[in-house]
Amino acid sequence: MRLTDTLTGELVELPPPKDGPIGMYVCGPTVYQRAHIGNARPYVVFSWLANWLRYRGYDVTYVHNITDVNDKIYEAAPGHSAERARDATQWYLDDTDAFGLGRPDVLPLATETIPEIVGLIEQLVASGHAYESEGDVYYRVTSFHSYGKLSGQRPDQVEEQEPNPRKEDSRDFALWKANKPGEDTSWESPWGLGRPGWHIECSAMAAKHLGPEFWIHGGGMDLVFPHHENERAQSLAAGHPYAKVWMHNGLLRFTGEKMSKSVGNVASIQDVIAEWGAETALLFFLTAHWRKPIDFSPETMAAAKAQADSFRNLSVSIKAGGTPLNEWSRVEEALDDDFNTPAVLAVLHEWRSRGHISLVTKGLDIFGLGSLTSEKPAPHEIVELADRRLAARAQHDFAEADRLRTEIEAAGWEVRDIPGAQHQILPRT
RNA sequence: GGCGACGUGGCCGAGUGGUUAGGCAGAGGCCUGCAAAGCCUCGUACAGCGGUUCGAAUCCGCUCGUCGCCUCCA
Repeated sequence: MRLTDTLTGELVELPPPKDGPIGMYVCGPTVYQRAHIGNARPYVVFSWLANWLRYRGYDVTYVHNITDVNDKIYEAAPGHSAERARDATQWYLDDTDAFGLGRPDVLPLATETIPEIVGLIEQLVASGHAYESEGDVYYRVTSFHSYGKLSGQRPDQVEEQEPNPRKEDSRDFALWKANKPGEDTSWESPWGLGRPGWHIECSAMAAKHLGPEFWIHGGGMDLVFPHHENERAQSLAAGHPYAKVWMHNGLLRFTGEKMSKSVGNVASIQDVIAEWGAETALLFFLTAHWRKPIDFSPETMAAAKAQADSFRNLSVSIKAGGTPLNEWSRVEEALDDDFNTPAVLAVLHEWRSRGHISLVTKGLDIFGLGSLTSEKPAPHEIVELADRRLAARAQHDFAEADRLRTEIEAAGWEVRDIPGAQHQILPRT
């Protein structure tokens, strides 16, 4: 199993399963509003990856954090940020549950990790990697020799936009922030009342649930700098070897519609699943390699739906389909090679056209799409209409047959004729 | 300005030196009472310019373009 690592830019080979468990830490959303479809990409991709690693025999612990204390939450819900965070966390769980991929093993909240966060900051202060200043605590960037290595940023090029006199150096970043007016959540600390900075939350949560060293750290490409760069600086300075592989998924781009994040009218996960269904949404993510950007638009979603339909139709198509040997290894090879889902999709289409339904189903199952090829029995009244249509056809009463077909379609079902005066009934999509 | 990702046939999208990727859309045909589904046939692409090589979409350089990040957006 090989995966592209952001730090080195190269493929890293995972050890065999017998060598120990695989810890995966993936950055989840800041919960302040309904999550948009772009937020779903890391959830989906890393859920698939965890699933695949388990299939391959690995003992996986998948940790997916929820950032529930943050400026954005204070801004979104002045005076009742905790309540908003609680609500938005539930929205996120509801929305991602709808994909049917299950939940990560651990979904830690920043607000439930305060003691560990404070402890980690104390350790950094004690070792000279951080310093207190008027109730804030800042990380001393110059104290960490390989700052910038993950993102390729040169420390001398990182500049602050607004000067902050409490910092020793403009590149330093906050580990702890003193409570400010208008912030309705705060915790006691050795530096007074305040709340954690964003980056330290993840360093603490990862260590708490996976230990000081683990295999995979994932998240969106937009988090490489500063978030992950800073996490790395904090954790390594604290003596944690931290992640061995950094995986960053490509961003989802909103195109073809008048949507932009700044305007705030981007499609939510909820909207997309309501409009297109979870299966089409999953197939959409499957079409692009996880590292590449992907465009979200009516056109690309329609194309994904067409592909999903082609797999659905396999369940009712009549094929010979032999019993191929060693075909499954093609899926294994594609996924073991940097988790190449588009390559798998090509293999699945090939099997589909050859009628290898059990192989296709087995492949789709990895991605939570096994339902595409499963039969959905029609209700009795629909079956009865379809049988009457069959009888009408047999008597060449085509007007009646067409009328019944229209009636069946109006009820949300579709009849397809197959040789031998038979038919099959499936839901319309 | 700095750093990073990317640029493949109408569209989406694999492919890290030499073999047909695959899908969607479209055209023609078969099947069908008519459809639907399915099946058959049809596309020789790799931003541009140089270079390396017997040979490059694939390696190197430059140019152009798109996108992301640059202190709290997955």
